[in-house]
Amino acid sequence: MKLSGGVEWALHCCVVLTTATEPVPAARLAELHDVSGSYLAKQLQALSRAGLVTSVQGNAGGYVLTRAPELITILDVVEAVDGAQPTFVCTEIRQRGPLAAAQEACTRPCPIARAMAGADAAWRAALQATSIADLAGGVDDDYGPTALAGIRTWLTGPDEGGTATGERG
Amino acid sequence: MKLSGGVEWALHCCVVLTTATEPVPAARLAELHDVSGSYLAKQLQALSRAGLVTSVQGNAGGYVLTRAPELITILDVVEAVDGAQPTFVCTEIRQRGPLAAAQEACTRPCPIARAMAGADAAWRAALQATSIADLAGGVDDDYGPTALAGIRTWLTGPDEGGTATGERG
DNA sequence: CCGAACTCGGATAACTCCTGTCCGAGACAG
DNA sequence: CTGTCTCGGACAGGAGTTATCCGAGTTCGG
Repeated sequence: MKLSGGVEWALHCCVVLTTATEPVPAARLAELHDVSGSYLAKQLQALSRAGLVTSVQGNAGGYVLTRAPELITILDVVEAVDGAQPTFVCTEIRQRGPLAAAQEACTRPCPIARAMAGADAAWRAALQATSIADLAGGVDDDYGPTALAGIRTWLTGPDEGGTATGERG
Repeated sequence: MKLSGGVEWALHCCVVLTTATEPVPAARLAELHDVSGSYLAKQLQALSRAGLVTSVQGNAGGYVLTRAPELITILDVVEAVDGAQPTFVCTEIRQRGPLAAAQEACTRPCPIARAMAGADAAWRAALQATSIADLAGGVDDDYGPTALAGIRTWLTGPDEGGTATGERG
């Protein structure tokens, strides 16, 4: 029951993208987070397929949020990256074995499936209650507006460093 | 983000065990649910390690619930089988990269981790709100008391069928 | 008291999914 | 029109889960 690791990267990228008005390449986001650019690209592709970000190709290309940050919930990102399948899938074992329940009596999910579905709904409701804008606001509350402003500046800073940056790989 | 499949089996087994007063072997539970006995044994071992059931060896051995069904929650079973690790693990990528946050400012989890932890807590709270006794009661509500009574009868029925049962595997 | 059957428990393979990487197609800028 | 940069999908490696088996321990019957 562990969430895919790429979800964290995707969420951070979405928060970062709130500060940017121009497209941001995947490589730049990977450098900012110090993670594998090749793998991060996969997560961004998932976001693109889900319609959360728009991909712009070409020289000044990259990714841009398609909607206002207040209209993108954490649930959207989670489902885009990790898939929208429910946490619990009932295999209807009550209809199997020597004492299988009659199929006519199985129009409703079994109590176990109902309880698990309720918990799943609670989880998703909590994820849907928080938007990317809320996350960005939380960063401002914790670190002050200078943090996101610095990221915005760094994103626009085009070719700073070059070989002088501390590449340790 | 899919829950381990054995969780469903374990939950059904716990509900079945509420009807039994004597130890029930894993093979009997597997036959009742028409699932792999070898694999079901692993889930029951997990329940045993978590202290939810007691294992009795020997000729009339098997598994018995250690506590009253009202005192065993779905969360207990889920954590016993699937592990108690949280759904989201923050890798602290905010402390990485060229704009890494100062470590002194990272005493609190980042907003993303906070939101995910809140959703995780909501999920676990929902799972903890339902007990095995509630599930058994739900079965009674849906199918009437004859269902669980029939299971109890079948469990006590020692060697019914033999080769005459419809074994299709 | 001894033997046998039955039970759980852990150690052992096969498989699926996630993690990580690469190269090609397409598009904007010059 | 060419070049460079970008995304997009196709390709290996590894961890975790799924499924299975056999051995250690215990109780019942003779």
